[in-house]
Amino acid sequence: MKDRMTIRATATAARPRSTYRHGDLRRALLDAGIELARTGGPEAVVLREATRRAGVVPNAAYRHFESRQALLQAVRAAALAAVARAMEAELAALAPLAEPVAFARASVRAVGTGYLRFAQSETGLFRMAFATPVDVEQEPDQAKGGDSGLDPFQLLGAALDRLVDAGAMPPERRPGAEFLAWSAVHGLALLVIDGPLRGLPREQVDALGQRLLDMVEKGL
Amino acid sequence: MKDRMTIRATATAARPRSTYRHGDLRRALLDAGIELARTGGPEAVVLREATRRAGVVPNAAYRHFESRQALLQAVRAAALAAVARAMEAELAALAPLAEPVAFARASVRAVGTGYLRFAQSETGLFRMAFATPVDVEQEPDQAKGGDSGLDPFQLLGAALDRLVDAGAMPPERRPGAEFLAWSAVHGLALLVIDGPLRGLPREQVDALGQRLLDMVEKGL
DNA sequence: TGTACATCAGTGAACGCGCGTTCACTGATGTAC
DNA sequence: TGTACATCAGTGAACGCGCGTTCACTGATGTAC
Repeated sequence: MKDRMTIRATATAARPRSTYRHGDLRRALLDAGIELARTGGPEAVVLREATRRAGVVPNAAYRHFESRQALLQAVRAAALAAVARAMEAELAALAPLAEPVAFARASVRAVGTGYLRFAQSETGLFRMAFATPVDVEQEPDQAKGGDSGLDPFQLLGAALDRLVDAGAMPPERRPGAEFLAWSAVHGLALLVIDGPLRGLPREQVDALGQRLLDMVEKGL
Repeated sequence: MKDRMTIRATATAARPRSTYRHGDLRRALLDAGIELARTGGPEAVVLREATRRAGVVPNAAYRHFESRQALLQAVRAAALAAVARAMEAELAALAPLAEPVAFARASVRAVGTGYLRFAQSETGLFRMAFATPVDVEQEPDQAKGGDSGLDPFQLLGAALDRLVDAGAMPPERRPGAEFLAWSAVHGLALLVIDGPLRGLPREQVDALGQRLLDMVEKGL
């Protein structure tokens, strides 16, 4: 029961509203949910706590979300979008290389690096984004993409396509390649979050990440 | 609250004991916990349910486990041992190749294959073994190994050592290599359990697993 | 421009749930004499 | 070989917890006339 109390202890006092209507309660609940996920992952996204933070009575949430599941799904979509934006940011930071093969390779690395950095710096949201479906049922019609509109998986796919277009990867190896690349990067992310590599300093994780991406590049 | 009721619904009626003493309650609780983990992963390991299955009153558990956490840790150790045994079984099934390089390579593959197959066929136990530390705190002094006494991570390490000994891998690349290999395999396991590859038939997962192991082999 | 009224966002109170855990107990077991 | 007694495994009853969710309500808003 300790964890429940921990969740409770992190409750934020919401200053009382001046108006009877909230204004944008849906948004406020979603933001509260995101903040909860940020610090505690999916299991910390508790409907009552979200309403507390929004300064509203618990059942008020039902005007905007059908159930806790629905809130969770919305938070999850937001988390996925955040991952996508982190990857896009890494892509955008790429020096504009003229050489298309080098650029394609760098794109794949950027995508992977963005993913790994996000996992390390925003662990809670990362766990929310890729939560066990036991926790969150999938709902396809929510915006999970970043600024480009692509979700993390699609961003990886696009980078791999570029690799093929540049001639750096034989087209017959393309199908399913995103699963292989994703496996490697996702596995390392979890090793760092959960596993034996927990608490490793950022630069060491980065170094391991680069080695991993070497492996993927050579192996694909 | 649906999930709680689901857990409840899976409760097994325990026939009444004839003796006042149970005989081996610790073992019975552990077995019940393992069975719960098998079907529902770590969050299904509920102390009260374990006592129900053992045919005993809830607080009787405290004679044998200090807390729910302690039970969880014991179940986790058993789950890790089960993973190790699955890997060992795959190793044992290896045709005794004379060629040491080929044998070393086959060992690494066997270890990976055992891991992936276990993840797919015993998803609940697999999740239990590699649960988020949020759920289960680590406790180092429990038997987590298979028949060889090595835990899954150590089995992988041993296979990689053989690769180096056989001359199939440059020794300077050995340090940290288990993290890279483990990342790839673990990531795929989760993709299959949780992610976009959920529900993929076994032979397709096997095929993807072999491609992944190709990638690792080439990339290391 | 003013007013009646439908809409619907947020309230207040309550529910049943199953959980982990504590307490003081009872009754079988095995050991010391 | 027999008995007193300490040990300790399992009982019975209860606790407080926070959760998701339902119900009948109240009161502000904006639209139709």
